Amino acid sequence: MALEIPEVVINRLPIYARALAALAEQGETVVSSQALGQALDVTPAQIRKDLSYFGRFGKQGRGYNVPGLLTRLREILGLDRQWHVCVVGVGRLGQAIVEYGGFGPQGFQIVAAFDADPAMVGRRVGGITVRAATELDGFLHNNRVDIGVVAVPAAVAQQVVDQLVKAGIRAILNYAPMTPHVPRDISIRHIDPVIAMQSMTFYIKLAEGGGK
Amino acid sequence: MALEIPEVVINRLPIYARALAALAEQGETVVSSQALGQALDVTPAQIRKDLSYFGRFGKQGRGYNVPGLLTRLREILGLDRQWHVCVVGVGRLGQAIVEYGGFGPQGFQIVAAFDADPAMVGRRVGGITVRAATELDGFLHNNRVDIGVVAVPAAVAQQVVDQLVKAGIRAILNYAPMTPHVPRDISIRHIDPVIAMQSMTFYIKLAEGGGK
DNA sequence: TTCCGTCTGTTACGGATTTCACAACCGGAG
DNA sequence: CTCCGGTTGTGAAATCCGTAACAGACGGAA
Repeated sequence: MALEIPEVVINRLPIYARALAALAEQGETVVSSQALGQALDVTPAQIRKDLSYFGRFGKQGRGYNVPGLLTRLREILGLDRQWHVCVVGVGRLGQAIVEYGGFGPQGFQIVAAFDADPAMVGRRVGGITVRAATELDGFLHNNRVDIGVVAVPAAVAQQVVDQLVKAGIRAILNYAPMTPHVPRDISIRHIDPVIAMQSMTFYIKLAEGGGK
Repeated sequence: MALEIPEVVINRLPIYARALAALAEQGETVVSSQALGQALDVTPAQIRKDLSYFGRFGKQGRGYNVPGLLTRLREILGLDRQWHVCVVGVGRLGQAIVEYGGFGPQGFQIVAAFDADPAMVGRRVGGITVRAATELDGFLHNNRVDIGVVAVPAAVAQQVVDQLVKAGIRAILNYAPMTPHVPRDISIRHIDPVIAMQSMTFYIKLAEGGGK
């Protein structure tokens, strides 16, 4: 019904999909919003409401068909396709990303990696050959790349992001410790363990005695 | 004033602090909420409102004193202290975490790493010696550890989290691709690049033509 | 067939968060 | 000393989001 689906809802769908995949793995064929909510620490009402943005997937009195709902969620999110990812920056962090085996099985194929360091160019990392940063533009124009992963120092991250955006990339996963500026129609997500820790310390401190 | 500060506000403070640190680095001594908002893509009103939960830090007509506000934010968040972190799971991901140089300079000191694999135990990674998983409980009881980083397979993550919580840890940074259950008074943050990508694909697909 | 327990989809409500708008304030110029 | 452009802090309004509650539907039991 609604063409305006809140972003918070979209962000929860992959979590639901992952939980459903785990249930399917265990051979479960049916799950209620209550059971799913219990596993994920969200209220059943929230799950039902979120799903209702996209259609009616459940059966009253029964619950949801696990493989069926999983398939629909994967369609909605586009997880039934293969996505092409490139990694910019093949330092320690970039290498870990390229070598990480968790993307491929989920349909995210790393098709290229770039680095500005000449000593890095030409080396094979995780099965692909590192290209020169100067080849980035050309590569993006000659190959479909859906998502750019930014793993460069903060000082050059904005420049890399601009380059990716100008080349037509629509989604960016940013590992650099800064907040790059992107046009409104580009998706960006930030992976920043330090920032995550820095918000938790507030609560540790609070629990330790509130006082300063 | 308020003893009930929204969590979203707390989560934004480290971002503000980081931006202020960058400004201080450049020698800026004063910044307005407008200028800061422009750099971070948030509204000036939001910044002012967020800061107002903690006091009055600005001067009308001038803005905020950069080093002064930075110091206050770091106090509020507890970033003026040294925090002790342990890493559980020293596979590829855990190794990358232990070797990552970004935690130390921000006051997060990795004091121990644990792994269940006997082949891993005793090896030195990033300057520390990997301990056996069986030593985890003992270590946590004999040493102050503030934050636990979980980098184990999803199948055993809940078990590790439970162990950390039982030993008195108050904050967890979870890299495992699942959602562990924790008591309400424990902070937990999730680092999951796959989930992040999976919400962006929805928008890529949307932009590609809306239709399925 | 009818009844009953269960569970969805949805609407209405309430709370939380963001944005708006403006009075109060600051410091410098004249 | 007074005026003025610029900026904060903040209550009020608007928006967004989550929760509650219930009508309607389903499947099995009798």
